[in-house]
Amino acid sequence: MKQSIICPQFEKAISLLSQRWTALIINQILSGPHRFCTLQSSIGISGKVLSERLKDLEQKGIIKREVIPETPVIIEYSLTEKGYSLEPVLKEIENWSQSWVEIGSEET
Amino acid sequence: MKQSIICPQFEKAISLLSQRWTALIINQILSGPHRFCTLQSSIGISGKVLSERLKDLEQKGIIKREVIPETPVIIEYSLTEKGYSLEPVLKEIENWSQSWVEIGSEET
DNA sequence: AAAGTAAGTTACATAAAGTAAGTAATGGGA
DNA sequence: TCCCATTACTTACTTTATGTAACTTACTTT
Repeated sequence: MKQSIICPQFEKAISLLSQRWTALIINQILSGPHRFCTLQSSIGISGKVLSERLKDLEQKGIIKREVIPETPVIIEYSLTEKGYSLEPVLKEIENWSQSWVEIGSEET
Repeated sequence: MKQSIICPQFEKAISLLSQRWTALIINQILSGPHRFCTLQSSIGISGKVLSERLKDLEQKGIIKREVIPETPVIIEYSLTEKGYSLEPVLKEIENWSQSWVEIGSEET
C-alpha cells in the first residue's frame, strides 16, 4: 500500500517534522537548552506528549538529555549537531510565515 | 491553556506543515499539476484524508482546483503563488534529509 | 510536618487517520 | 444496450494519536 515513489530519506524527514509538536520543540531548543517544565509552558504541550516526543527525538539523535546534579537535580534538553542542522529548515518556515501567513483572523 | 509566547504566524505555518500528508502533497504538486488519483497513488494516502487535505489547502489559498472539461472531465490540482512559495522550505527539508537521515534501517 | 516544585507516568476521553465499501458520472466493450 | 471500469469522492466503522487530569517520586522550602 505504502509504495514510496518518493525518496525514503525525504519521507522520513517529513514524517519527523509532521509529527505534532516536534518542530515547535526543536525550534524552542534552538534558542538554548531547555528544561521539561519550560518547554511545557512555553509551547503549551501536555506533559504526556512532551515526554513521548523528547524520548523519540533523543532516540533519533536530534536532542540530548542531560542530568545536571545541581542543588535540585536539573534535567536539560539540548540539540545535537543533527538537531542544530535543522535550523535552516525552521528559518525557512519562519520566512514563509512572515510573508504569507496572515495575522489576526483564525481562517485564511 | 494555549499561551503562545511564540509568533502566531510561525505557529500557524508550523501547524499547517505539521498536519500529516500536507507537506508531501505540496511537494508532489511542486513538480506540476496533479489529479486526485495520481496524488493518491504516488504518496499512498487514503482518498478520505486526501480529499480533506485538498479542501483545506484550497481554502487556505495554497492550491487551486480546476475542472478541465476534456473528454472525461479532469480535475487538476495545482499550486497558487502562496503554494509555490513553500518550495524553499521543502528544499531545505530535502537537503537536511540528504545529509542527516539514514537510508535503510527503520530506526535511527 | 505540610506544602511546593520538577519530571514524569497512568488511566480515561476525544479527535484524527486508516480501511473498506458505496455513489455518481462518464466511457468502452461484448 | 447492458455490464464493467475509471475518476473523484463520501460514508460508516475501526484504530491510533492527543488531550486532560490526577498520581508518583525525589527533593526543598516554610
